[in-house]
Amino acid sequence: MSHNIKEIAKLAGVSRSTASRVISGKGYASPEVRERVTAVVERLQYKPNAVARAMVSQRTHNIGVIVFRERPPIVSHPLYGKLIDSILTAAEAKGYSVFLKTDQEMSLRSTDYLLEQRVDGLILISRLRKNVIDYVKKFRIPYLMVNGSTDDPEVIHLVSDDEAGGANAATYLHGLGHRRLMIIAGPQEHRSHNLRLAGFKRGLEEKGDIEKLAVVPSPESTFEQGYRLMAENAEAFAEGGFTALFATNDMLALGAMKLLLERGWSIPGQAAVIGYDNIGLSGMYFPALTSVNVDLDAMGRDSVELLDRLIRGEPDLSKLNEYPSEIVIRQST
Amino acid sequence: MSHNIKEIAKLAGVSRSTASRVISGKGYASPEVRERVTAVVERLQYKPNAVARAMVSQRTHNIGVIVFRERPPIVSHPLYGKLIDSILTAAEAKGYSVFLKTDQEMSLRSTDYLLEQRVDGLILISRLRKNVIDYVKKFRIPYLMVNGSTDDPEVIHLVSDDEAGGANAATYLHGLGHRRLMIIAGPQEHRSHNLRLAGFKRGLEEKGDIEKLAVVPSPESTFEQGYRLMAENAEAFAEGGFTALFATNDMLALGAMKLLLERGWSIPGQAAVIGYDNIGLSGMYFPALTSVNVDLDAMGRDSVELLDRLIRGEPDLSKLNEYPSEIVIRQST
DNA sequence: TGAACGTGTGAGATCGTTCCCATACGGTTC
DNA sequence: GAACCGTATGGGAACGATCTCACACGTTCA
Repeated sequence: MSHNIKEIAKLAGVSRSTASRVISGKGYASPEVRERVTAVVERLQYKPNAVARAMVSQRTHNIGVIVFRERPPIVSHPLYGKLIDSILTAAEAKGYSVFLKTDQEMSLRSTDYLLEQRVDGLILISRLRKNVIDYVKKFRIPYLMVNGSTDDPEVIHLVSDDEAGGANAATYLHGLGHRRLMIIAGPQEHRSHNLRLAGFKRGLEEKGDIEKLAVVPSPESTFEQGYRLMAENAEAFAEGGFTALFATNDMLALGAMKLLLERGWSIPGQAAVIGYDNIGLSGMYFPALTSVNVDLDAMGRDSVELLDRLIRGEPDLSKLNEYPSEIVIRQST
Repeated sequence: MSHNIKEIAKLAGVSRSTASRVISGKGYASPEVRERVTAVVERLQYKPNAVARAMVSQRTHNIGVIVFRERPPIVSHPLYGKLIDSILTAAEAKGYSVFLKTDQEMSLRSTDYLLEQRVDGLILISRLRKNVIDYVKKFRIPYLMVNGSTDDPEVIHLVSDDEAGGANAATYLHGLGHRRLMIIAGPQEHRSHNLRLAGFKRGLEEKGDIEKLAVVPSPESTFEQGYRLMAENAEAFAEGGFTALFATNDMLALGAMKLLLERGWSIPGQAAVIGYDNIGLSGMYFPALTSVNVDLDAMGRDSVELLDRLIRGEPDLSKLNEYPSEIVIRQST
């Protein structure tokens, strides 16, 4: 059962104040008293009540993580899962416990919950509407955004350098000799898909000798959508003499690749494929997918680091934190 | 900033008690007063302090979820990610917030943290040592175990019916005409791998006309391990005239399958492959992997449901909750 | 007329800690 | 021997809510 410090104090024959001093480790206490108190603590397996502590210290040492996404998978999404793994590890190391929430309706409910819990800070993941940011701002709670987009220069956010990554992919494919390329471009209202496409185009334009470029827009960024779109465009791909395919994320790339494989195409022989995100799955596929890596480990780690600084009131934190995107070359190119 | 109920009361011209009655919605309050108070609450965007509430009510409405695993991926593991997604959704619906913790050292630290937070209950995921269970027991906190093993009949736990699933897989392969089979068997100290193997063997024995059966033990249950073991046993597989491969989880199966594909084997033509877990990846692979499904959605949902009942003090909850394992037939068989 | 009841409100204690302050004691220092 | 120090301890208020109880009013009914 749960004891309280009063019982501990009584059994150790001291006052609450003294017991508190021993247990929290600050303030005077003689060796004998210290010993007596710790013995009782040990014997009763006493756990100090963090709720009461938070009450007086006005700090909970908890942070909230909210993932905004329309549909599951949420935590089981390969990208967010990895990010959350990294956040949890970093939070643990800094002494924070994490409330994890998902929000499918882009509502303020999860946020409200966490505000009521008086978390010390908030990490907002993925795309979220402006109203959420405005709302959070009002409460003057430390917060930051990971993998989302905003035009608000005040908001601390962490993103991968998608434009450069897209350009890298283009340069790489061009270097392999590809001059006829098709792009499957995920939802353009998403910052990352938008920039990856723009970067890829820029990379190609800088080369100048591209023979053919087709952009297939995709309203979603799922495996199924990649598969479907490739099915619809397989003939055009063959007839147009395309030799390479870039998709703005791995799911789309894998879906497209699976269709090509089912139709008997050899990859990378007849078509090279490159994706983006470098999700775990990509390395396991056959052929393993070449992909632009996003450093989710660093992003997770740094988001906790930055939030902690914010909580501790450090000034002048960098608002925009971009992470380099490097190509991981595998079997599909 | 954060206001408190005293300020609200003052601004509304009532006492704390009355404000509390209006805000929490229980107890008498005249329409005018009710109106005045809610207006102030609205204007100041007042959020009741859950910490203080927990203090007096002795209930936090928080639950703790701990995933015990030696190594990452943890949340990003396809199995646990899905389970956690399901738990989060169910918890939200029941008004619980979730503390998510991972524990790589099979230690008591995460547990201690959550006990200090005075969570209402605990969901323990994956394999955990006996000492953890014994420890948790001492604190008389509602808890249950998902996807772990225990010989303690007192512990409420939720698992998939791995023995039956293994047998199903065997029956299914036998039905397709396979008489020479190889098994890649993951760590036998894991309940699930152990039972899947046992079930599979039983399934075959019941048929009686098996010509050849080889069991390749695997110390780990990773993709890389499956790949490596298949590399070591590819010749034996060919020479032995094996026609089917069963692995005790999808990761092993996919690793093995990838090696076979790289060596030019046709699947399912020359070798049928079947895995276990039905992780998202399996359906996306080419050829898509036939796999025994584990109903993680139901397990997540029910774990919250059961924990909630436990918290509310309902008696006579079923200790052992087994979930049926059904085969999802795809391209690899 | 007054007892009983329904409605509405506020004062005070309480939950489990921490922290400020008062106090006490033995030893230096002037 | 008075003043001061460092060490050691305990009393009481505070954190922000809820909850029990007391009380005050107006209505109804015997």
